[in-house]
Amino acid sequence: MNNNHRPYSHIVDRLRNAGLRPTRQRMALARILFDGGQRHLTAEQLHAEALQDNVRVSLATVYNTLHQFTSANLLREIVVEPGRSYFDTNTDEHHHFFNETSGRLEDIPPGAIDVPQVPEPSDGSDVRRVDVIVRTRDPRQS
Amino acid sequence: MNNNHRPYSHIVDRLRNAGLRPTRQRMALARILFDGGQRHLTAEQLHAEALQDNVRVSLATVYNTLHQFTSANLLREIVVEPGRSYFDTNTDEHHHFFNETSGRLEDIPPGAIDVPQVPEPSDGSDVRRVDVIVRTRDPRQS
DNA sequence: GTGTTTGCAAAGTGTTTGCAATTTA
DNA sequence: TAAATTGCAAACACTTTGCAAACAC
Repeated sequence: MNNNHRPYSHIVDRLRNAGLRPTRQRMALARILFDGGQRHLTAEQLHAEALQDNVRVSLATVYNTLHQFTSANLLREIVVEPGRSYFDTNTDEHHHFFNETSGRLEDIPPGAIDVPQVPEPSDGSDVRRVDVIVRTRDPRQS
Repeated sequence: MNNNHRPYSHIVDRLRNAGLRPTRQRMALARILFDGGQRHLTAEQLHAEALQDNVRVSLATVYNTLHQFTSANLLREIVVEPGRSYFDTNTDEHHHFFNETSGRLEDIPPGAIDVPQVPEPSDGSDVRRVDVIVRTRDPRQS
């Protein structure tokens, strides 16, 4: 499916509102991230998709862009494995399944989980957010 | 405090039960991990403590040992930040505060949190465990 | 003695950085 | 044209690996 025919003014606006110039690279990455529904991507995956779409972007720019988007609250960073970050296009409060066999991260539908009531930290720090990760594995084949 | 005067037969037993030879390095690391109450350590931190105790161990051996202990269910690996693993000496089901300012990981006292009821994964995989991480930050100084 | 474990150094992975060249407004 | 952004390559932090030497039983 080729999406390169729309004006994408909504994406331009979104970037502008975040104080980011709508450059070719940022536009392309934003399209991939935000114009296809819910996504959970690593930097490498996003880079690969951009190249497939014939958008020339460097990996370094992908990383920079992901962090800029995260700071601007367009993305949320999720850590489930050492040495790899996922970026989630859903910035609302919600939780995740992480399938350790496939490495796939999925949203838990809102309302499908009892969001825990958490106690106050004893060290005086402020709660920023609560992450619930349900770790799963494919059944053994044996 | 110097603990090097006890026989540590309980630690020897623990290693033997896990099918691990009680070598000098493993004994020293096990003492640090298990003889001082609840701990949340990174490989680097454990390595540094061992060196402070005048135990010569290489970082590679610390990593190997942490993974062997984790496989043997003597430790549990916790991922809260990209590029860094914590190992928790408490292998019971429990949850964590993670202070993003200090990088300190703390147990949430059992009973202090409403453990969430989670839905079934839609992909047929089996739930292995549920991690709840309460991310906190020190209040701003401004 | 034999098999296990260790330590070193090298390699690996994902991520970040410095800086000149390019692009945007 | 002034400031922001990009791409490259080098640097980074953490972790894993290969293999000879040292150790446990």
